[in-house]
Amino acid sequence: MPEKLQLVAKNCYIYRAGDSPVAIHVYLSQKLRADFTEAEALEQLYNASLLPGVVGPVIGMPDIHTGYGLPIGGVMAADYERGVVSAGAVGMDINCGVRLLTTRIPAAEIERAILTKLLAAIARRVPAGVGRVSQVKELRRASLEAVAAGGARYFIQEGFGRGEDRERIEDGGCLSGADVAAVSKEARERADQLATIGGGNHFVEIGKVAAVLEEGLAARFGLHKDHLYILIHTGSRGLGHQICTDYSNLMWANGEQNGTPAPVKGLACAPIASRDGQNYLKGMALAANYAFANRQLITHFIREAFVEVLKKPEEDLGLDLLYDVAHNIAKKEKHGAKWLLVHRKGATRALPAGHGDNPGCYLATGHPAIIPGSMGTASYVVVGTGEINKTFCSVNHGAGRVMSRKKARQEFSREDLLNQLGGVVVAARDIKFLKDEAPLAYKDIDAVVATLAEAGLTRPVVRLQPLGVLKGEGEEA
DNA sequence: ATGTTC
Repeated sequence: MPEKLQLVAKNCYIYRAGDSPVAIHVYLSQKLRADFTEAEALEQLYNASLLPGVVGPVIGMPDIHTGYGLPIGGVMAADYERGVVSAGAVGMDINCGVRLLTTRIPAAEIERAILTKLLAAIARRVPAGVGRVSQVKELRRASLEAVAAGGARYFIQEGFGRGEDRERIEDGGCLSGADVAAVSKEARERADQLATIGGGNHFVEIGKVAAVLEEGLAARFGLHKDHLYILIHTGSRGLGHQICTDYSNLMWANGEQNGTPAPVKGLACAPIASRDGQNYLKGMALAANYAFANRQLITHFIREAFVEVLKKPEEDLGLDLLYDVAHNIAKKEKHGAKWLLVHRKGATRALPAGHGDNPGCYLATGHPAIIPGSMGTASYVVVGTGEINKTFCSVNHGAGRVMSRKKARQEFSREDLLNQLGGVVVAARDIKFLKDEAPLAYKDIDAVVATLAEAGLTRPVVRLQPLGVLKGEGEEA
C-alpha cells in the first residue's frame, strides 16, 4: 500500500491502484502520511472510482478512515447526466453536520459551576443518547410534510429561531425535492427525534475562541478571542439511518437491472436519472431537511438555556448563528462547465469567496467551514481559498478516527479518558460510556487542519478550545 | 452514525 501513494504536490498523493479510470488523490501531511496504515480506506476510494460516470479525482481528506462503502473523509463526484448516486457514499447519518453559535460572553465570566449549570439546562431541553426521542410532544408529532417543505425554515417560522438564522445555514436550511412519499413507513415512524443529539461523536460543546489566526475574517464572522462559542454536532438520527439502510438495500438488489452493479454493497448505486436514484434523492433531501431542523431546534433550546442560567436578555448574550454545514450529503453542483452530483461523506463543502452559492452575507469572504475536533480537543473554523476547486470545494469534516470504537473501549480506562480530557467538563450519564470517544482514538486535529492549509486549499480563521461538552452515552466497555 | 447483532 505505502509505495502506491505517490507525492504529486504539497501534502497531496496520487493513489495508484489497479486500472482506475480516474485519478485518486489523498491529502496527508508528512506526519499523517507516516502514520497512515489504512489500506482498506484506500481500497474503498479505488472501488468508488470504478462506479459509472465518476468524474476524477476521487478524494481522500486528511481525516480519512475506513467506512461503509466510501471511507469517512471521502469525496466522490458523479456526472449528473450519466453518473450514479450511492446511498452508502452519502453515509448512514444523512446531513450529519455542525453549526456554530458565536456569543458576546467573555469566557472569564463563566466559572466551572456556571458551565455545569449551562450544560444541565441544555440537557433538560435537549435529550442526548442513542434512541432518545424529542422531549416535547409537539416535536415528536411534528409534520414530516412541513419538515420536507421547509427544513429549518419551518421551525424558524414557528418561533424556534430568528429570521436572520435562515441564510446562515447551508442551502438556507432546506433542500428542494424532499418527499415523504419516497421513504418507508418504518423510516417515517422513526421521525420522532427532533431536538435530540444522539450518540457516538455527536455533542453540544461550549468553549472559547482560543486563537485568532485570520484577524479580518474572524472579526467579520463575529469570532473574538476569549469569547464563548457553542458548537452543535448531530444529524438526522434514526430517520436518516433508516433511509440509508432502505435505499442501500434497494440499490444493491436492483444493481443489475439498473445497469449499475457495484463492486461492494456499501457502494450500491443507481443512475441519478433512474427511478431508484431520484427516489433516493427525494428521501435524502427529507433527511437533510430533518437534520437542518434538528440543529435549528437545538439552537433555540440552547438560547433559552443561556437566558435562563445567565439571567440576561438574549440580545446581550449574542448567541448568533455563524453557519451550519453538512458533512454527509450529496449535492448537485456545477464545477467548471459540468453539472455533478458531489458525494461528501465526512467532508465539508467550503465555497470560496465570490462563489455564487454562498449566502449573501458570506459572498465576499467565502462561508465559514466548521471543523470539530474530538471531545476535549480543539476545533477550527476555516475558509476555502481560490485553490479549493481541486477538491470540488471540499475540506475535511473533523479529526478522523485512528482507532475503532471497539478497540478504544478495550484500550482506555475511565481514568485514561479523564486524563485525556484535561479538565473539560463533561455532562453525560457516565463517562465510562464515552471511552470510544476518547481524544486519543482520533487523529491530531491540528495536524489534520494544517494539511489542507499547507496545501494552499484553506485558511484557518480561528482555533476553538472546548470548556464543557454534553454527550449522549454509547456503550460501556 | 444507528430503537448499539433483523
